Amino acid sequence: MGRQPCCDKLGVKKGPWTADEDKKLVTFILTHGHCCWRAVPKLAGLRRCGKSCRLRWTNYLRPDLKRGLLNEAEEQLVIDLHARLGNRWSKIAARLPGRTDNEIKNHWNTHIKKKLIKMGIDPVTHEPLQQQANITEDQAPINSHDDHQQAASNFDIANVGEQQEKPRICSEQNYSTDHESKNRPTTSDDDLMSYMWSSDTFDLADTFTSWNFPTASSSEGNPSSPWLMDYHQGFGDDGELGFGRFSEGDINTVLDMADKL
DNA sequence: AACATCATCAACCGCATTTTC
DNA sequence: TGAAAATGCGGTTGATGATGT
Repeated sequence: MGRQPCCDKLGVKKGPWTADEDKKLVTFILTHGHCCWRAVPKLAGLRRCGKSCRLRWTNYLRPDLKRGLLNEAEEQLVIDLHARLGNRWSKIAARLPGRTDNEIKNHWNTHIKKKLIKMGIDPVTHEPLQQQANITEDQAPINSHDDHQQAASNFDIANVGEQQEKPRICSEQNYSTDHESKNRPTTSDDDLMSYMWSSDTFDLADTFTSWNFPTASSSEGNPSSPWLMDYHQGFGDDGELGFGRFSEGDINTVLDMADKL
């Protein structure tokens, strides 16, 4: 007996989401939450797969998303984290509030990769490309977590010579002082992540005030419809997060989420 | 102006992991 | 304890707009 598909493929709509679908999904989730993604499309009146709904919500509709390109500090943080974690985009995204794994992955592939290559840095190992060329094939590192950690420990990206653009933030300074480095757990991802979360690179206030949503005047990340602009502006523009349009329960849910950050 | 190529990013697919029974 | 279901993750694709010829 084989495993059933995640959803009934028949009658399931694919492709870009319409404004109406977005509205239905947002309204449903703000009212009911998403206890079970599989059930969401049915209950929300959408002809979509639960997976698709989850993706749309996490990557585009979530109220706490930042829009627009990553700034330099964020970009540098992504580089540092990638050196340590490899292509584990969700773990990297967890460290950047308001950013999604998909967004970071796309940004890495379209911008950062090229930037690093231009700087003479291998985007996979984070080692200088010339140094890489001297490594024989059987000695060459493979793309694994351990190699990223190794690369990160061997190579301080901020000290690359002759580069066209120097990263603004030293690889280590996001995480620790020397004292902290000694205590940094390195044996497992969970340890690493809990260490990372315990540091205070950003604070909640910063996270909250960064809830800026696309507006009619912004050139990037325009929502697909006017109602979505209203929805997003409602959170970000009135100085009180615009919670008035949602129920107290919704507000509490969002505040609880923020508390957990 | 028309076409080709490139760049970007939203969305999909399939596999892995976790949860439930 | 194992199978099935649900969810999460990362790689990839395809549509679209920008840029070059």
